[in-house]
Amino acid sequence: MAKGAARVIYWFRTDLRLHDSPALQAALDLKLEVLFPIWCWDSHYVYRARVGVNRFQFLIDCQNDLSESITKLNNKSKLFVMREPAVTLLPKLFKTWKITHLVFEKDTDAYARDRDNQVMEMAKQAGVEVIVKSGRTLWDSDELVKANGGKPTMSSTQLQAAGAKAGEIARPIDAPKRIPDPGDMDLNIEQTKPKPEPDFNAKYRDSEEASYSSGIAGPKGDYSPPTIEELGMPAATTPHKGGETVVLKMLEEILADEEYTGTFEKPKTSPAAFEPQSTCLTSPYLHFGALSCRYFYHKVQDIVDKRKKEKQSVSKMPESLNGQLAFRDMYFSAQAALGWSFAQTYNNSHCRFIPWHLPSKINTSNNLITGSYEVDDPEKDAWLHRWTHGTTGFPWIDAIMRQLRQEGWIHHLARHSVACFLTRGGAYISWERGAEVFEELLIDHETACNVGNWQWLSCTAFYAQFYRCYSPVAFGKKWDPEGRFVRRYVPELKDLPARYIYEPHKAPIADQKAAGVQITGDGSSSATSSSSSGLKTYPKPMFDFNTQREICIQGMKNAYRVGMHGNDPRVLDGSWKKAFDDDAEGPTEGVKGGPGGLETWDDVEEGGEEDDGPVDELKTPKGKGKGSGKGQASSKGGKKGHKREHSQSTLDGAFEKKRAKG
DNA sequence: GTGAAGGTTGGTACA
DNA sequence: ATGTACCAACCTTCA
Repeated sequence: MAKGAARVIYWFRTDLRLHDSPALQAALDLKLEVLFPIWCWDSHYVYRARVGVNRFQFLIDCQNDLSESITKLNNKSKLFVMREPAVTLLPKLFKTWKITHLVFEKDTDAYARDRDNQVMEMAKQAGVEVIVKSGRTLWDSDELVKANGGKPTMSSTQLQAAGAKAGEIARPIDAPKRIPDPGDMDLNIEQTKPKPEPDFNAKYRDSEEASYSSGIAGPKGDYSPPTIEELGMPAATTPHKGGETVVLKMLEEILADEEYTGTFEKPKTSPAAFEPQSTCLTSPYLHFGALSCRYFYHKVQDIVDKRKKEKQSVSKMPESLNGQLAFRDMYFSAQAALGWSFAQTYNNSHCRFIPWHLPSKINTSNNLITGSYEVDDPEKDAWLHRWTHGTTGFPWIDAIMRQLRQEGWIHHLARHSVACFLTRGGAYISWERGAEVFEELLIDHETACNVGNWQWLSCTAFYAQFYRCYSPVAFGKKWDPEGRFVRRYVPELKDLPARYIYEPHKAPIADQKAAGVQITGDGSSSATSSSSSGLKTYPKPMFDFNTQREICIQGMKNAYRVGMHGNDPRVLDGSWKKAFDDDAEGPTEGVKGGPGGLETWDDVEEGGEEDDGPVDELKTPKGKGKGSGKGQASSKGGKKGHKREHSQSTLDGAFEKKRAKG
């Protein structure tokens, strides 16, 4: 080996691919002595992020696939999966492996930024040069923010304008033809085990989690990707399989159909289609970086350009395939600008404040949501549970939620349906509750996109037409009048006549009997269990939709009129209640509340583990706008039954009018 | 400043 | 079957 040659760690994260990786290319462009391709098993992922079994399995698929691809290029190398978080492991590796360079792809997620900043500081101290390249989005998200005047991109217009300023989308880079040898992998360093608290993933496990218990090299001592058993989880149920080679083959088939690719219009694809679905299902691969979005973009654009030249029809942004990628970039750069606050209402300058039911608890020492919530009304908590488990009594909603739980992927419009239903168009429950459930169950969960879409659908940011409301009956009917989708995912209804399939409680008893199902109860007993009559059961609707829809629209109108955002001083300190009529929807009763949407607040409520912040092995991020939350304990109100004086009022007029009218 | 048009993908009634 | 007007009314963008 040449003297002075580089000893490089390539740190794989959400870029589990060889094709079109600017960061990997930068590493290979160095005058290399050794290249260590590694993955650090982050405790954030194991414990703090909500990762259900299907996404874990998809990640493991991607790791195995990449590892095999690396080995094909060099049989001494692979993806070395190391059982320790990066922030404790990397400094040790810098020394032991005599590392000169650390290379990785840029990640603008709030958590990843904190982690990477810490790693970069440690690298600096160790004299290790760090190379970071953007490759996760079409444009560098920070560049888009700059081009947008330092502000988050909140509309597709802003995104397009910022994108035009930021310049051309980089052309894809070929996969490497060779990978250098790794160095000596016989490690003699002590493993630092992260603390498992808080452990949001505990409830998804059926046996003990053992991610760190077999040492850094894992149970076989060979740094191979973990198995789902090692994570203490039951077998995955998703039919979708991760991996770069899988998605490149999928994509080849999609692109071979130039008409589909060139004329794709998202709103015209059916949310009720299954086997096969109506869209290309590339999102989970984009999330893990098994597919490069820029590669995807240019492959599509080449076809679009070709069709244009041949005077064939093409679809345009934002409905087109590349329009979907543009939305992804919009959400990423909105998140890049707002940081931690992007993923919550509290302290978020761009998220409208609405007094939803089941609001997030707030840690006022860092202004972040804790991951738990307040039950302002037990009935709403029961609704949330029924929504989460697909037992709302609305077959369209339940079919979608069951497909989500089983397969980890649902169509975009299906997401619209259930998100609208949970928030502004049905249960009036905080979008943050829904986002948490999606985070657990989606294999394509991407914080920026998930949070952005929940804000969109709940009309708290990005979108405001709350009077456009999805019906859990009509919307399904429009796409699937026969109810094939419902019959597939809610099998207890599979023999019901089509005219009752979206509203089974309206079926006469004779029809229910003939279909072998009884519409009864609240879904608390297992939906597929037999009732005493020997029939299967399916629950009655958990509320009257039209009534709830009216309540929600009134609530939204009211909240819009009040016009607060998440960083409003009144939201921060709990005095937001003064601005709402006691009869307004949500936990609004009384004069004083807690921070965020909390109805009540005890100063000691947020003690304990969760005060460590969202990143257990990192320093707690400093919140902005501090000082507003403290000192409220003495004035905590939540006095039930208090009726406001008329001073608060601009709303009252509107309310009276509506009441008189209605 | 103002008003009109547009906004990734609603529902319903009626021609 | 498909297209259109209307529902009641939000925000951003742009002339």
